[in-house]
Amino acid sequence: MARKEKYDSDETLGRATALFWMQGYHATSMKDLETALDLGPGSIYARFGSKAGVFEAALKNYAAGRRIELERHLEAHDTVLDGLAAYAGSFRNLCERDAPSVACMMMKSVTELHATEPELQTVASELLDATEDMFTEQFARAKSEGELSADSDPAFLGAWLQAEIMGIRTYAQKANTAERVGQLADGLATRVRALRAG
Amino acid sequence: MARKEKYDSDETLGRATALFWMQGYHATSMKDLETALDLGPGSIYARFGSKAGVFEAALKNYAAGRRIELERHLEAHDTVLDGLAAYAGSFRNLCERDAPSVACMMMKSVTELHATEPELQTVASELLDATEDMFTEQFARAKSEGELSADSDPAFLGAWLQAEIMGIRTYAQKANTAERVGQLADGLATRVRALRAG
DNA sequence: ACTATTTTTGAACGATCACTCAAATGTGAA
DNA sequence: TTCACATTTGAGTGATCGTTCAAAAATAGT
Repeated sequence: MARKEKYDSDETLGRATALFWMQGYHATSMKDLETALDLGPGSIYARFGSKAGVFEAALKNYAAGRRIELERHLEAHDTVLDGLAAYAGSFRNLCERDAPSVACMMMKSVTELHATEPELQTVASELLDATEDMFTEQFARAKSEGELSADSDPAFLGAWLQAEIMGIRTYAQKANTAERVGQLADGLATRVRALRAG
Repeated sequence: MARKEKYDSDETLGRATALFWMQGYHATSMKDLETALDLGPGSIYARFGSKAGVFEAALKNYAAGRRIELERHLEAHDTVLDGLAAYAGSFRNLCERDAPSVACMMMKSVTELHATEPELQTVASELLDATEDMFTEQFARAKSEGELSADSDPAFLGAWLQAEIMGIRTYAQKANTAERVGQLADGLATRVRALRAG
């Protein structure tokens, strides 16, 4: 029927994600993408439509990865707060990881693209909102299970946790000492556990 | 002797700062700068040497502004912790300000330029470190004055405060509700005050 | 082998990029 | 008025930007 695609679509998207995550939107050129994906411009445009299209797909791919990461931490612990605290504490070794960037890609996008690429910025904002909603849902579950006191506000706690993580990841990008980042992440994990009622 | 400069140097630098703060480094072109500063490319290169030179000057100009802002809050309050808490609380109305960007310019630079412009990223990192050092010095002063307990760690608290502010400012860039940002800033101010010994 | 369909290839487009430089312009001392 | 000099002007540099598209290549059913 038709010619086969040169590469697996997931790996292609993964490489685009790594590139955009590392360099950001504006600093990444189509030529960069062509060499990283080992694909001609025509192939890329056939699949994604535009540079912005590649970026949007990469951003959603990134967000899906973070969602899975959170779910894994939640499943690995018996209570909601323990799971969230473990997730928070997992940023302890942020500087030692060999990820494309220390900072979160959604975060980087939201700050980089606010003035210049409003549509893409909106995509990033909505993905961050979805992540915050996951936190909020978990806090709500903790509340209904009695782990969190009855007067606590899950929506506020969701926003708070997201802001805390954003702070640590941005601080880590400054990269003076990995040790300090570890202290900050441990401190956050402790504060999450300290929310426990009684 | 010589021809006068077309504009006051401070205002020129201020306009460059606003532009880079808003759009970031890569998304701002020399043409953008030329029209914003109402100056030909030759004039800009004569003063700053390169686009990176303009950016570096703008970044340092921005950092100086933030330093003054902090000092003002400290002078306006009787104790160190009250001053720092007021500074933290001042981000309450972050979304209502008409600044070039909600997020901090040093923060944006540190994440945007990590992979592509290492020298400029280092400049931004060092300016952030200098800001953190200001926090640390104030916490140390609070400790020596007995406002902070003897077992507290000023260096950790400095890092912590900077990370907290980074978190709130990045969260605010997502811009879903100004009210939530206010709650987060108030919460941080409260936590700073709660550090008070006894 | 032929055909229909999908994908890749890569040269080429106009626009814009950061940057240069010789000439013009303004300035104050002599 | 003249002159030395700092500053501005703006056309022009080659390189790279995002994007297009016609032609070539690869596949699977007939």
